[in-house]
Amino acid sequence: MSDHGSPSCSLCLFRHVCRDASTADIPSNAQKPLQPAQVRVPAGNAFFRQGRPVTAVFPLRQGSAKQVYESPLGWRQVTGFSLSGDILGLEPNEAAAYSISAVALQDTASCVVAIEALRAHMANPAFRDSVLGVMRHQAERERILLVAVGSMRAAQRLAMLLLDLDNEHRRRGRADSALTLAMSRADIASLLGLTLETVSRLLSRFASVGLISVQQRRLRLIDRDGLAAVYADLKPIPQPATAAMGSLADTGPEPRSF
Amino acid sequence: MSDHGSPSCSLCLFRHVCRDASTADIPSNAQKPLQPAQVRVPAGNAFFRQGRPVTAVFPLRQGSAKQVYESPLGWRQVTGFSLSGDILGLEPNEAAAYSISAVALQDTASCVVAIEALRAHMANPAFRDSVLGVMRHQAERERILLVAVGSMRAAQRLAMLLLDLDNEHRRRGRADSALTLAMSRADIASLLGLTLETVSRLLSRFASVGLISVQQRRLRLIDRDGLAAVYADLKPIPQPATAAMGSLADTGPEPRSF
DNA sequence: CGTACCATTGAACCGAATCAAACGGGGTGG
DNA sequence: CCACCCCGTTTGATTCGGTTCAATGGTACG
Repeated sequence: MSDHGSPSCSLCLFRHVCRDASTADIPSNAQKPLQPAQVRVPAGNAFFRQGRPVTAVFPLRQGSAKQVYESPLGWRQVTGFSLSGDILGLEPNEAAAYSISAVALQDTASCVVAIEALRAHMANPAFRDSVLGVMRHQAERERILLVAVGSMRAAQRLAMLLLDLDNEHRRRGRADSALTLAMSRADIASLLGLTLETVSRLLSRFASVGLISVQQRRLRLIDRDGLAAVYADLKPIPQPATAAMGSLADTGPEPRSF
Repeated sequence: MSDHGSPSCSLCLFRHVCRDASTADIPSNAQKPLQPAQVRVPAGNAFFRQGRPVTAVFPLRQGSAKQVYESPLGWRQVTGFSLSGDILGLEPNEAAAYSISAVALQDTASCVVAIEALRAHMANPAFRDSVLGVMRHQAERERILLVAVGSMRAAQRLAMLLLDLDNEHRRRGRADSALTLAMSRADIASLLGLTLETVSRLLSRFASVGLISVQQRRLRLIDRDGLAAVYADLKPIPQPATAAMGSLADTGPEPRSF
């Protein structure tokens, strides 16, 4: 039932070991190809929940999801978003339980790869390396988020997210600058350690300065370099009331903290 | 040269596979015991630097260290502190390069376990599990930090750190409530996403309310439950000027964000 | 004894949170 | 088809926590 030509498969981590894979660069010790089951997870439902035993990983075929971490004291925070082609449930260090929950942001379809099958395929060195690489990349991302939340101002954090989302969007094919946010303002706020009002305000501000255009969840990046400048804190982003336009980057910012 | 009875060894991850280990519960497939070299790293110097190839891990014998992450844009942030008995340089997911730098907070002495030796011993299932467990624990810690920095107020974060430091201190033997901070206010501030002034002010405030006593880096926890209450945000901590004393916990706080 | 660094404390400012209200869009039921 | 409602979003006014700038104080070290 899995259409291997689908766009989400072309970037899938498992594409080389999946059923009837076109590429044949699998070493001699390759396992029998995966024949993943599939599931549909409606918007708002969880793929899996933090603390539950790891039973499978979920390559996202359509839709998107958020990762949510719930701390011992009950504080919840979104720790990341996943788009189609990403793998949900990959736990570093062979954890036996999911360290976070994954919740669908919209109606989604995903493959289901049993954890035993994954482990079996990990014997394949090339595949293993790519999986470990993905895990490392995720850890790196989380660390970048930590620094962002810990020592950057609100506008920077949001610019970072927008650029990141745009990158992922472009990595997945279409080169147009239009992207539709699957997540709510509250989700974005949680990820960035802000309030939803602040996120909304900043988006409006970005739009008013011509960096982007927003209408509800329809978003378009207009000035990527400008956003990058905001991210790097080169531009102080004019206040809504005072329209200070013209001077670009006056002060070398010198990273604070540490 | 390694005195196995030293206090820092008794909690060391490697104690069971280290030279002349007293406990003999090593399975049949055990490698030859470790005979780690040792190094001294003066205060302010690095054990290793982010991005450099992983050559060894460093079980801390004496002293303490901070982990520092430097983001692509040049923002630096302390991501954790390590005390004697901890292992520096354990990289999850078999990374080939250190993902952070480790810097000595004071003059330190540590073992040096070559990464090949570590890998060889990882064949021992029990040892392997304990190492992976430590890695998972570290990841968990970092996530807690992320949530703290992303959605808790300054006093909560600091209370969290103090309780954590105290826990580690007690796990290492002495039951007295006196601990000496090896890190500067700036380091603490960086870890918690604050400024050093705020950290200093909060410590004074904690002291004035009788939660702790501080004198420079000499610290003593007086009211652990009180600190825990601050951590859980049950108590709003009176402002320095207005001395509101008596009322404990009036509002159920309801975690924000998400 | 002097110097350098770290820590404390104060005053003013600013950014983001909070409280509150209005708006918009998408769905349902009349 | 339209009216209505619900939920997410936008926008405004105000408050407040934490930063920033600045000056003082303490401790260790040469």
